[in-house]
Amino acid sequence: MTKNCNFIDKLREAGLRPTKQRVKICEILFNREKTFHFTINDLAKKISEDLNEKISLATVYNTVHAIQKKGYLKEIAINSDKSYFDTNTTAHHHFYDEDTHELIDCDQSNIDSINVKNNITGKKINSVEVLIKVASDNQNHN
Amino acid sequence: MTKNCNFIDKLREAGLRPTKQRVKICEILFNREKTFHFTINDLAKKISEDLNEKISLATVYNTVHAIQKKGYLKEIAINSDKSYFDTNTTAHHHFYDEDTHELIDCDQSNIDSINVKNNITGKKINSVEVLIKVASDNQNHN
DNA sequence: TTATACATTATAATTATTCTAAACTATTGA
DNA sequence: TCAATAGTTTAGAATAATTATAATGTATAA
Repeated sequence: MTKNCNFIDKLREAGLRPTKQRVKICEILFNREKTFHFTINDLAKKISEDLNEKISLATVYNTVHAIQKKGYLKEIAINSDKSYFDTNTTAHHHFYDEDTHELIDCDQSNIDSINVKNNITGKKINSVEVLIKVASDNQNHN
Repeated sequence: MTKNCNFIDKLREAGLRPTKQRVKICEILFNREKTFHFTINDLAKKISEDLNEKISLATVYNTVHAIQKKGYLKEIAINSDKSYFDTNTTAHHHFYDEDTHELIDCDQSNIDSINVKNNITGKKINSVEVLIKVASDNQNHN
């Protein structure tokens, strides 16, 4: 889902009815220069800051999952306690800052292409992603 | 924590009192040939199968976290809905079978060493891990 | 426009995990 | 050996993230 576009049409193309809640959420997610890494809670907070009318938490969940299923959002696993989503759906890796709990994109070009020599037999590879955990030099981390 | 050893001494060395619950959990986790990938729930189920007396769920959490803090278990992020732990604490990668939700070790030698060309300034890299998501060839996965 | 299928909502339910406070046990040292 | 104490276990309550429910509302097709 590209930025600065008509989300009513984009949603319809994706087979999702363009309700005002969905349009608003798309504007928040995709009308931006940089990739947005967020938890549902981050997004819900942003909605209530930006918006006069409120969107129910259930709708935020429903909408994010609907958009994700259509392939316009990617879920990323870092911790086990929260779901992170990423508006950048292209193949790319991540830095995870253990000090700030922030997720930062790591471009494909920053890491040479990864070759899995032996795959599990009978299975196909859906994705290969690298997570680089970083922390401040002067702190202790496990 | 090596296998086929006296866990009473091992626990004591790690600064953990060797209670019978901890010893039993160590036996289940470390008296095995192959790496064990598990969620707390998997482990709790295994305990209640193997054991006459039961161990409280809180104790399973406490013990796993205590052992993990001492560096004998590694936590792995895949989904956001559950915590997976790994008895293999050496640097290595993983396959994640999206059909069975199973985690499989991927040896370092199966992937050429990964060079992060540009790191975040002022941060040091704590770990670089690859997660390869696989699924049956004849099924749809996003 | 109206029927219908899909969405939204508040709230309840669920699940994984952590907290609490009382009962218990390993260890220390007299 | 035996109490003191510091650390541990436990059941059950509390919390947090997420999902289900069922009633109300809305977009769309006929």
